Amino acid sequence: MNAVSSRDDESATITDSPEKMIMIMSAGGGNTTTTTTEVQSQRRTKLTPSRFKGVVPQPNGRWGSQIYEKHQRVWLGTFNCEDEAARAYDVAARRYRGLDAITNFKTVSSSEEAEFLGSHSKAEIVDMLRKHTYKDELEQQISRRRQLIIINHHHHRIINSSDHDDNKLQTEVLFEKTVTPSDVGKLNRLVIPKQHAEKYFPISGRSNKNVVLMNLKDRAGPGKVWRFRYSYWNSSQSYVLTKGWSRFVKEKGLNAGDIVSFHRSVNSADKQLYVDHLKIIQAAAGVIEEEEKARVVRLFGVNIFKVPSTTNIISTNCVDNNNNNIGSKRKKLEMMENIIMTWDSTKKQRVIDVV
DNA sequence: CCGTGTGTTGAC
DNA sequence: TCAACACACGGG
Repeated sequence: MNAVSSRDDESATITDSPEKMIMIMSAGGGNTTTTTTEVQSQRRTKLTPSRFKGVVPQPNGRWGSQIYEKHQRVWLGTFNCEDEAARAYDVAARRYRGLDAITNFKTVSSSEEAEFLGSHSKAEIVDMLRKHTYKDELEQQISRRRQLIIINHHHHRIINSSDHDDNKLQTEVLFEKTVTPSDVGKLNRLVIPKQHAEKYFPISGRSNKNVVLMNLKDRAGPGKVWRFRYSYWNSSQSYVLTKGWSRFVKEKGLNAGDIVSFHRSVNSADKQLYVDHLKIIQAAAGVIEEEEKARVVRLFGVNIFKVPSTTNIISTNCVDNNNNNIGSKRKKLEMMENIIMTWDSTKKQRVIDVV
């Protein structure tokens, strides 16, 4: 009759398996005759094959998601909705087989999602899928990036604000660097990104002349001049500020993640150079305070609206075939917690991620 | 006890 | 590679 027939013998021999007993009991209540084919047909109602790739039905009406790699199945978790499971497979497929992998939905993953996938291991992605946190984490990354942009804009306003206020100091930003832990650590040096160093602080290419003394006016403090030893390290092939830098770090109280900026006077003929800095923690707090709740609410709103719409946890999208209700109460609670967590961790990671 | 997800088999 | 099927087993 079908491919299952070969297994009929087996299932017949196992007559007393508890599962079959249950099946017989439930069926026997209404029907007096309980044949093997009937048991099979009942099983078949429970296990409606999925129309989606990588999706398998579960006995309880939910849907499993799986992908194969190297002759081995990678389990991606179980889901209430068939399409939810299908999307999980899609994510895994793009991570395991590339962005152009065959998927269930055409949904062109955004460039941000592409980068997100690329920056996480397969195990991490699978973990997120199984825990149903993939969307959340993706949104978090995007949200964090937005925070960085906001801070940077704010930062530039701080730096440039005095340009408009007083005509005494007309400067332009040459470049800036978010200082690394080693920039503010015991090494007593600041690495100048090569591209900026060679563009704005060129050292004469000859071997013996790879050291120079730089005078930088303090753009924050009036009159103060910082003197740095600026050189090229052949060993690491990098441009660095050495002597004098640790004093700057100490006096300004720089921490990893803070921003150091280099400027040049616009009008004066001597093209005076300036150095400035920005404490990121304070700046971040300033953004929150300054823009008050409007900004916060809007960001919060992003999370609120985006998370539910893409996560079909709530009954809205997920009504179809299997009628099996869902413990949506608990899910909602989880989601609220997730949102709060998202916001919380955003606030903290913002600082960390600047590095 | 229930549901998950693994063991396994056989198609493609 | 992939999914159908059965059920061992681990968490609640």
